[in-house]
Amino acid sequence: MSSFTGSWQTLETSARFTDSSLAELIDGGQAFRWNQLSDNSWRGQWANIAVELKHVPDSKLQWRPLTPDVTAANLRQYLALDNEEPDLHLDVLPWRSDPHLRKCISAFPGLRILRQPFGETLLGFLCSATKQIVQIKQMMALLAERHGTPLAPSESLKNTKSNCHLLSDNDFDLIDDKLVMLPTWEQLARTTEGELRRCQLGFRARYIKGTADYIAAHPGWLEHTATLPYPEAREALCNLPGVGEKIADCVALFGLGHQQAFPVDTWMIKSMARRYGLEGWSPTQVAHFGRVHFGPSAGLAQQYLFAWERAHGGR
DNA sequence: TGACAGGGGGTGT
DNA sequence: ACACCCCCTGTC
Repeated sequence: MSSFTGSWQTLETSARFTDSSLAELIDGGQAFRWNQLSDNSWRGQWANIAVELKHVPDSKLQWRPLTPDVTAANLRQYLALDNEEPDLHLDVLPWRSDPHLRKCISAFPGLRILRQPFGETLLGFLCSATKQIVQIKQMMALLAERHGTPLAPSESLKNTKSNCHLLSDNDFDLIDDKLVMLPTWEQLARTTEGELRRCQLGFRARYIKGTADYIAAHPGWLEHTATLPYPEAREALCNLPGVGEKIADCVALFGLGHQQAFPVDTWMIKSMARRYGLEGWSPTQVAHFGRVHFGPSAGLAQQYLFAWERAHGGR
Protein backbone atom coordinates (compact mmCIF):
# COMPACT_ATOMS: atom_id res chain seq x y z
CA MET A 1 0.00 0.00 0.00
CA SER A 2 1.32 3.41 -0.92
CA SER A 3 1.86 5.81 1.90
CA PHE A 4 -0.76 8.06 0.26
CA THR A 5 -3.59 5.55 0.11
CA GLY A 6 -5.35 5.48 3.47
CA SER A 7 -7.74 2.90 4.83
CA TRP A 8 -11.52 3.04 4.61
CA GLN A 9 -13.30 5.02 7.28
CA THR A 10 -16.89 6.03 7.96
CA LEU A 11 -17.85 9.56 7.01
CA GLU A 12 -19.81 10.99 9.91
CA THR A 13 -23.00 12.67 8.74
CA SER A 14 -26.70 12.65 9.46
CA ALA A 15 -27.45 12.62 5.73
CA ARG A 16 -28.82 9.34 4.40
CA PHE A 17 -28.31 8.19 0.84
CA THR A 18 -29.31 5.40 -1.51
CA ASP A 19 -26.98 4.04 -4.20
CA SER A 20 -28.91 6.08 -6.72
CA SER A 21 -29.08 9.33 -4.75
CA LEU A 22 -25.32 9.22 -4.10
CA ALA A 23 -24.72 8.65 -7.83
CA GLU A 24 -27.01 11.57 -8.59
CA LEU A 25 -25.11 13.80 -6.14
CA ILE A 26 -21.62 13.22 -7.48
CA ASP A 27 -22.28 12.10 -11.08
CA GLY A 28 -25.56 13.81 -11.90
CA GLY A 29 -24.38 16.88 -13.77
CA GLN A 30 -22.90 19.02 -10.99
CA ALA A 31 -19.38 17.56 -11.13
CA PHE A 32 -17.53 15.81 -13.92
CA ARG A 33 -14.61 14.09 -12.20
CA TRP A 34 -16.23 11.11 -10.44
CA ASN A 35 -15.90 7.64 -11.92
CA GLN A 36 -17.67 4.52 -10.77
CA LEU A 37 -15.33 1.67 -9.75
CA SER A 38 -18.00 -0.85 -8.73
CA ASP A 39 -21.71 -0.85 -7.92
CA ASN A 40 -21.42 1.38 -4.92
CA SER A 41 -17.86 2.72 -5.06
CA TRP A 42 -16.56 5.89 -6.70
CA ARG A 43 -13.31 7.75 -7.28
CA GLY A 44 -13.44 11.53 -7.33
CA GLN A 45 -11.04 14.41 -7.75
CA TRP A 46 -11.22 18.15 -7.12
CA ALA A 47 -8.55 20.79 -6.48
CA ASN A 48 -5.45 18.85 -5.38
CA ILE A 49 -7.53 16.12 -3.76
CA ALA A 50 -8.44 12.58 -4.81
CA VAL A 51 -10.62 10.21 -2.77
CA GLU A 52 -12.62 7.05 -3.04
CA LEU A 53 -16.15 7.05 -1.69
CA LYS A 54 -18.65 4.25 -1.23
CA HIS A 55 -22.18 3.73 -0.04
CA VAL A 56 -22.51 0.83 2.37
CA PRO A 57 -25.63 -0.77 3.89
CA ASP A 58 -27.21 1.29 6.67
CA SER A 59 -27.21 4.33 4.35
CA LYS A 60 -23.71 5.18 5.50
CA LEU A 61 -20.80 6.55 3.53
CA GLN A 62 -17.22 5.33 3.73
CA TRP A 63 -14.21 6.97 2.20
CA ARG A 64 -10.46 6.83 1.91
CA PRO A 65 -7.88 9.37 0.74
CA LEU A 66 -5.77 8.78 -2.38
CA THR A 67 -3.68 11.93 -1.99
CA PRO A 68 -1.75 13.22 1.03
CA ASP A 69 -3.24 15.58 3.58
CA VAL A 70 -6.90 14.96 2.75
CA THR A 71 -9.14 15.14 5.79
CA ALA A 72 -12.72 14.10 6.40
CA ALA A 73 -13.41 17.82 6.77
CA ASN A 74 -12.25 18.42 3.19
CA LEU A 75 -14.67 15.80 1.89
CA ARG A 76 -17.53 16.91 4.12
CA GLN A 77 -17.05 20.48 2.93
CA TYR A 78 -17.07 19.41 -0.75
CA LEU A 79 -20.16 17.26 -0.30
CA ALA A 80 -21.85 19.98 1.79
CA LEU A 81 -22.21 17.55 4.69
CA ASP A 82 -20.34 19.70 7.17
CA ASN A 83 -23.18 21.71 8.68
CA GLU A 84 -26.95 22.00 8.81
CA GLU A 85 -27.19 24.54 6.01
CA PRO A 86 -28.24 22.12 3.26
CA ASP A 87 -31.15 20.98 5.43
CA LEU A 88 -32.19 24.59 5.85
CA HIS A 89 -32.18 25.05 2.08
CA LEU A 90 -34.45 22.03 1.85
CA ASP A 91 -36.73 23.37 4.55
CA VAL A 92 -37.45 26.67 2.78
CA LEU A 93 -38.48 24.94 -0.46
CA PRO A 94 -42.26 24.86 -1.06
CA TRP A 95 -42.55 21.04 -0.90
CA ARG A 96 -45.46 21.30 1.52
CA SER A 97 -47.63 22.81 -1.22
CA ASP A 98 -45.88 21.30 -4.27
CA PRO A 99 -46.56 17.56 -4.68
CA HIS A 100 -44.16 17.08 -7.58
CA LEU A 101 -41.28 18.66 -5.70
CA ARG A 102 -42.14 16.59 -2.63
CA LYS A 103 -41.99 13.43 -4.74
CA CYS A 104 -38.58 14.39 -6.21
CA ILE A 105 -37.17 15.11 -2.75
CA SER A 106 -38.24 11.71 -1.40
CA ALA A 107 -36.80 9.97 -4.46
CA PHE A 108 -33.26 11.31 -3.93
CA PRO A 109 -32.48 11.39 -0.21
CA GLY A 110 -29.39 13.41 0.62
CA LEU A 111 -29.20 15.24 -2.70
CA ARG A 112 -27.73 18.70 -2.26
CA ILE A 113 -25.62 21.32 -4.01
CA LEU A 114 -21.92 20.44 -3.98
CA ARG A 115 -19.32 23.05 -3.01
CA GLN A 116 -16.83 22.87 -5.85
CA PRO A 117 -13.83 25.07 -6.57
CA PHE A 118 -14.87 28.08 -8.65
CA GLY A 119 -12.20 27.85 -11.35
CA GLU A 120 -12.74 24.22 -12.24
CA THR A 121 -16.52 24.60 -12.13
CA LEU A 122 -16.18 27.34 -14.74
CA LEU A 123 -14.03 25.05 -16.88
CA GLY A 124 -16.47 22.16 -16.57
CA PHE A 125 -19.50 24.14 -17.63
CA LEU A 126 -17.65 25.80 -20.51
CA CYS A 127 -17.26 22.22 -21.76
CA SER A 128 -20.94 21.43 -21.21
CA ALA A 129 -22.66 23.17 -24.13
CA THR A 130 -24.74 20.56 -26.06
CA LYS A 131 -22.79 17.77 -24.40
CA GLN A 132 -23.95 14.95 -22.19
CA ILE A 133 -22.25 14.14 -18.90
CA VAL A 134 -20.20 11.23 -20.24
CA GLN A 135 -18.68 13.43 -22.94
CA ILE A 136 -17.97 16.32 -20.57
CA LYS A 137 -16.16 13.87 -18.29
CA GLN A 138 -13.97 12.75 -21.18
CA MET A 139 -13.05 16.33 -22.02
CA MET A 140 -12.16 17.07 -18.40
CA ALA A 141 -10.07 13.88 -18.12
CA LEU A 142 -8.12 14.80 -21.27
CA LEU A 143 -7.61 18.38 -20.10
CA ALA A 144 -6.27 17.14 -16.77
CA GLU A 145 -4.05 14.48 -18.28
CA ARG A 146 -2.56 16.66 -21.00
CA HIS A 147 -2.51 20.12 -19.44
CA GLY A 148 -2.83 19.60 -15.70
CA THR A 149 -0.44 18.74 -12.88
CA PRO A 150 0.12 15.15 -11.64
CA LEU A 151 -0.93 14.61 -8.05
CA ALA A 152 0.49 11.31 -6.85
CA PRO A 153 2.86 8.66 -8.14
CA SER A 154 1.00 6.01 -10.12
CA GLU A 155 2.52 3.46 -7.70
CA SER A 156 -0.25 4.32 -5.29
CA LEU A 157 -2.78 2.70 -7.62
CA LYS A 158 -1.02 -0.53 -8.50
CA ASN A 159 -1.99 -2.15 -5.24
CA THR A 160 -5.60 -1.16 -5.71
CA LYS A 161 -5.62 -2.73 -9.14
CA SER A 162 -4.24 -6.05 -7.95
CA ASN A 163 -6.94 -6.20 -5.30
CA CYS A 164 -9.82 -5.71 -7.70
CA HIS A 165 -10.50 -9.20 -9.01
CA LEU A 166 -14.11 -8.52 -9.80
CA LEU A 167 -13.64 -5.60 -12.15
CA SER A 168 -13.85 -5.68 -15.94
CA ASP A 169 -11.20 -4.40 -18.33
CA ASN A 170 -13.26 -1.29 -18.72
CA ASP A 171 -13.02 -0.66 -15.00
CA PHE A 172 -9.25 -1.10 -15.16
CA ASP A 173 -9.18 1.79 -17.59
CA LEU A 174 -10.79 3.93 -14.94
CA ILE A 175 -8.45 2.69 -12.25
CA ASP A 176 -5.52 3.47 -14.49
CA ASP A 177 -6.77 7.05 -14.65
CA LYS A 178 -3.93 9.10 -13.35
CA LEU A 179 -4.43 11.35 -10.36
CA VAL A 180 -4.03 14.70 -12.03
CA MET A 181 -5.10 18.22 -11.13
CA LEU A 182 -7.08 20.08 -13.75
CA PRO A 183 -5.10 22.85 -15.43
CA THR A 184 -5.39 26.25 -13.78
CA TRP A 185 -6.67 29.15 -15.88
CA GLU A 186 -3.08 30.37 -15.93
CA GLN A 187 -1.97 27.06 -17.45
CA LEU A 188 -4.83 27.14 -19.93
CA ALA A 189 -3.79 30.62 -21.08
CA ARG A 190 -0.42 29.13 -22.02
CA THR A 191 -2.00 26.49 -24.28
CA THR A 192 -3.21 27.05 -27.84
CA GLU A 193 -6.70 26.61 -29.24
CA GLY A 194 -5.34 23.79 -31.38
CA GLU A 195 -4.03 21.89 -28.36
CA LEU A 196 -7.39 22.32 -26.66
CA ARG A 197 -9.25 21.05 -29.72
CA ARG A 198 -7.29 17.84 -29.39
CA CYS A 199 -9.02 17.33 -26.04
CA GLN A 200 -12.32 16.73 -27.88
CA LEU A 201 -13.55 20.21 -27.05
CA GLY A 202 -14.74 21.10 -30.56
CA PHE A 203 -16.00 24.67 -30.84
CA ARG A 204 -15.70 25.02 -27.06
CA ALA A 205 -11.91 25.20 -27.42
CA ARG A 206 -12.15 28.76 -28.72
CA TYR A 207 -14.35 29.80 -25.78
CA ILE A 208 -12.02 28.21 -23.22
CA LYS A 209 -8.95 29.83 -24.74
CA GLY A 210 -10.84 33.14 -24.91
CA THR A 211 -11.86 32.87 -21.26
CA ALA A 212 -8.30 31.94 -20.24
CA ASP A 213 -6.95 34.99 -22.11
CA TYR A 214 -9.61 37.21 -20.53
CA ILE A 215 -8.72 36.02 -17.02
CA ALA A 216 -5.00 36.43 -17.76
CA ALA A 217 -5.68 40.00 -18.90
CA HIS A 218 -7.68 40.75 -15.72
CA PRO A 219 -5.50 39.66 -12.79
CA GLY A 220 -7.54 38.80 -9.70
CA TRP A 221 -10.74 38.34 -11.72
CA LEU A 222 -11.48 34.88 -10.26
CA GLU A 223 -10.83 35.98 -6.68
CA HIS A 224 -12.84 39.18 -7.06
CA THR A 225 -15.79 37.51 -8.78
CA ALA A 226 -15.93 34.97 -5.96
CA THR A 227 -16.65 37.80 -3.50
CA LEU A 228 -19.54 39.32 -5.47
CA PRO A 229 -23.22 38.82 -4.66
CA TYR A 230 -25.21 36.68 -7.09
CA PRO A 231 -26.48 39.30 -9.58
CA GLU A 232 -23.05 40.89 -10.02
CA ALA A 233 -21.27 37.52 -10.20
CA ARG A 234 -23.73 36.37 -12.86
CA GLU A 235 -23.15 39.51 -14.90
CA ALA A 236 -19.36 39.17 -14.60
CA LEU A 237 -19.56 35.53 -15.74
CA CYS A 238 -21.70 36.46 -18.74
CA ASN A 239 -18.87 38.75 -19.94
CA LEU A 240 -16.74 35.67 -20.61
CA PRO A 241 -16.78 34.22 -24.12
CA GLY A 242 -18.88 31.05 -24.23
CA VAL A 243 -20.73 31.89 -21.01
CA GLY A 244 -24.40 32.77 -21.40
CA GLU A 245 -27.16 32.84 -18.79
CA LYS A 246 -27.41 29.06 -18.37
CA ILE A 247 -23.71 28.38 -17.87
CA ALA A 248 -23.37 31.48 -15.67
CA ASP A 249 -26.13 30.14 -13.42
CA CYS A 250 -24.52 26.68 -13.22
CA VAL A 251 -21.18 28.19 -12.22
CA ALA A 252 -22.83 30.59 -9.75
CA LEU A 253 -24.72 27.69 -8.16
CA PHE A 254 -22.16 24.87 -8.13
CA GLY A 255 -18.94 26.91 -7.95
CA LEU A 256 -19.93 29.97 -5.92
CA GLY A 257 -22.73 28.60 -3.75
CA HIS A 258 -25.38 31.07 -4.91
CA GLN A 259 -28.40 28.95 -4.02
CA GLN A 260 -30.89 31.26 -5.70
CA ALA A 261 -29.42 30.62 -9.16
CA PHE A 262 -31.89 28.60 -11.27
CA PRO A 263 -30.18 27.26 -14.42
CA VAL A 264 -32.65 26.65 -17.23
CA ASP A 265 -31.57 24.17 -19.88
CA THR A 266 -33.62 22.07 -22.27
CA TRP A 267 -34.29 19.50 -19.51
CA MET A 268 -35.68 22.20 -17.25
CA ILE A 269 -37.82 23.57 -20.13
CA LYS A 270 -39.28 20.08 -20.60
CA SER A 271 -39.68 19.47 -16.87
CA MET A 272 -41.48 22.73 -16.18
CA ALA A 273 -43.69 22.29 -19.25
CA ARG A 274 -44.65 18.76 -18.25
CA ARG A 275 -44.87 19.01 -14.46
CA TYR A 276 -45.97 22.63 -13.99
CA GLY A 277 -47.98 23.24 -17.16
CA LEU A 278 -45.60 25.82 -18.60
CA GLU A 279 -46.05 24.70 -22.22
CA GLY A 280 -44.34 26.96 -24.72
CA TRP A 281 -42.61 29.16 -22.15
CA SER A 282 -39.22 30.67 -23.07
CA PRO A 283 -36.10 30.00 -20.97
CA THR A 284 -36.30 33.53 -19.52
CA GLN A 285 -39.93 33.01 -18.55
CA VAL A 286 -39.20 29.62 -16.98
CA ALA A 287 -36.29 31.11 -15.03
CA HIS A 288 -38.56 33.84 -13.67
CA PHE A 289 -41.23 31.31 -12.68
CA GLY A 290 -38.56 29.18 -10.98
CA ARG A 291 -37.17 32.04 -8.91
CA VAL A 292 -40.67 33.14 -7.80
CA HIS A 293 -42.07 29.67 -7.11
CA PHE A 294 -39.02 28.04 -5.49
CA GLY A 295 -37.52 31.09 -3.76
CA PRO A 296 -34.01 31.56 -2.34
CA SER A 297 -33.10 27.86 -2.68
CA ALA A 298 -34.33 27.58 -6.27
CA GLY A 299 -31.05 25.98 -7.32
CA LEU A 300 -31.64 22.99 -5.04
CA ALA A 301 -35.16 22.58 -6.40
CA GLN A 302 -33.72 22.63 -9.91
CA GLN A 303 -31.33 19.82 -8.96
CA TYR A 304 -34.17 17.64 -7.63
CA LEU A 305 -36.33 18.26 -10.72
CA PHE A 306 -33.36 17.55 -12.96
CA ALA A 307 -32.61 14.27 -11.15
CA TRP A 308 -36.24 13.21 -11.55
CA GLU A 309 -36.29 13.86 -15.30
CA ARG A 310 -32.98 12.03 -15.77
CA ALA A 311 -34.31 9.01 -13.89
CA HIS A 312 -37.57 8.97 -15.83
CA GLY A 313 -36.14 9.66 -19.29
CA GLY A 314 -38.48 12.60 -19.77
CA ARG A 315 -41.55 10.37 -19.39
C1' DT B 1 -19.34 -7.09 -35.51
C1' DG B 2 -18.72 -2.80 -37.83
C1' DA B 3 -20.23 1.04 -40.27
C1' DC B 4 -23.41 4.99 -40.29
C1' DA B 5 -26.55 8.69 -39.33
C1' DG B 6 -28.73 11.43 -36.02
C1' DG B 7 -28.64 14.28 -32.29
C1' DG B 8 -26.83 16.60 -28.23
C1' DG B 9 -27.90 19.82 -20.63
C1' DG B 10 -25.56 26.33 -25.34
C1' DT B 11 -23.67 30.58 -27.18
C1' DG B 12 -22.97 34.10 -30.58
C1' DT B 13 -24.41 36.47 -34.78
C1' DA C 1 -33.13 30.89 -36.93
C1' DC C 2 -28.63 28.71 -37.77
C1' DA C 3 -23.71 27.75 -37.54
C1' DC C 4 -20.28 26.01 -34.54
C1' DC C 5 -17.68 20.85 -33.60
C1' DC C 6 -17.40 16.02 -33.18
C1' DC C 7 -18.15 12.16 -29.99
C1' DC C 8 -21.67 9.04 -28.24
C1' DT C 9 -25.49 6.13 -29.00
C1' DG C 10 -28.71 3.40 -31.23
C1' DT C 11 -29.51 0.84 -35.20
C1' DC C 12 -29.03 -1.66 -39.24
